[in-house]
Amino acid sequence: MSDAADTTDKMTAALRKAGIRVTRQRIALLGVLAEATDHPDAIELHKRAKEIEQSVSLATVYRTLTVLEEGGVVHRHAFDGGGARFETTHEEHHDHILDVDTGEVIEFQSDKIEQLQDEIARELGYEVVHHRLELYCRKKAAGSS
Amino acid sequence: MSDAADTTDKMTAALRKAGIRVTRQRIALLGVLAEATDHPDAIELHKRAKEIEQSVSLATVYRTLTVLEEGGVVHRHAFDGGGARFETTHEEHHDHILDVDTGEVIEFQSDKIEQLQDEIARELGYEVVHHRLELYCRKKAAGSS
DNA sequence: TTGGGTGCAAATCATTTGCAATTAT
DNA sequence: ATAATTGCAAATGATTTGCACCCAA
Repeated sequence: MSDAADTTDKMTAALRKAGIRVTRQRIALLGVLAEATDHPDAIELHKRAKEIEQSVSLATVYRTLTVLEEGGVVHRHAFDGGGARFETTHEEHHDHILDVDTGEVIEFQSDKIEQLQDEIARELGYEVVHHRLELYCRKKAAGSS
Repeated sequence: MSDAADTTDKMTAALRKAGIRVTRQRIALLGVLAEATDHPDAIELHKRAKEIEQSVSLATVYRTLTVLEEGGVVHRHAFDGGGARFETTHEEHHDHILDVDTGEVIEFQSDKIEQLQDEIARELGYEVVHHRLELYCRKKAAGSS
């Protein structure tokens, strides 16, 4: 199991990966990002980071998120409504289901869909640089057909 | 072929469908929307509408787009970067390819992908209310494999 | 006539940026 | 030492809204 020291090491590694200085504010934000499983927006990340390091400003949260994104450490999502939401980059690529009632985010992955996307683009003379697939869903009623 | 009178009739019909009054400004905006094939944003629609009816304000463009959307007359898209872009609602549902170099929008449709989306959602206990699929693409070089 | 619609300017919201002070290296 | 980073406040950019006047039904 990883203790506080290990975690800080990871943060530091991620920051060095992004080629930027290790500051108190950035450590706090990275800690929050690492723990988050709910794709929070900048305001929420700021709120959580301040609990760890009171001196973090919202401007720094935005600035850091931008460099972390450029460094491939986090992914930025622009779901319907509200501002951008973030998640740490992990293993495999995935798309998202958004519960329209609760706002909850579920990740999923479909090789078949990815293949079909490439096929469609190819037939039209294009190649896919990146894509965006979001399913806005509602939980099925227990007894519904 | 449809003449000016026919076109105005269509506009009026669309406005009545949305349950709102027929004004000079709305006729102008609808005319612009009907002619557009490039998914313009509000600023661009405003610019074009002013050429027909100088008195249209940007605020009215936004207000009208909102009611037209609620009335099912237009669709609003939030592609990456910049503001919302609009298109008149037409026949079949479709998704979009966006040329990352030119900003051009190409429409496509894939029953297979739609089916897969429904399957995936169902397996997770959800049903798709609506979705969003955008392929950000680049034109394939002529001689590339 | 009269309530919906309009232009204008001011207000929001999310995000960015200028600048002087701070701090990691 | 010194260039990167920060907080703060002001600036942006897209979109919305309050309000007094206007016009479609």
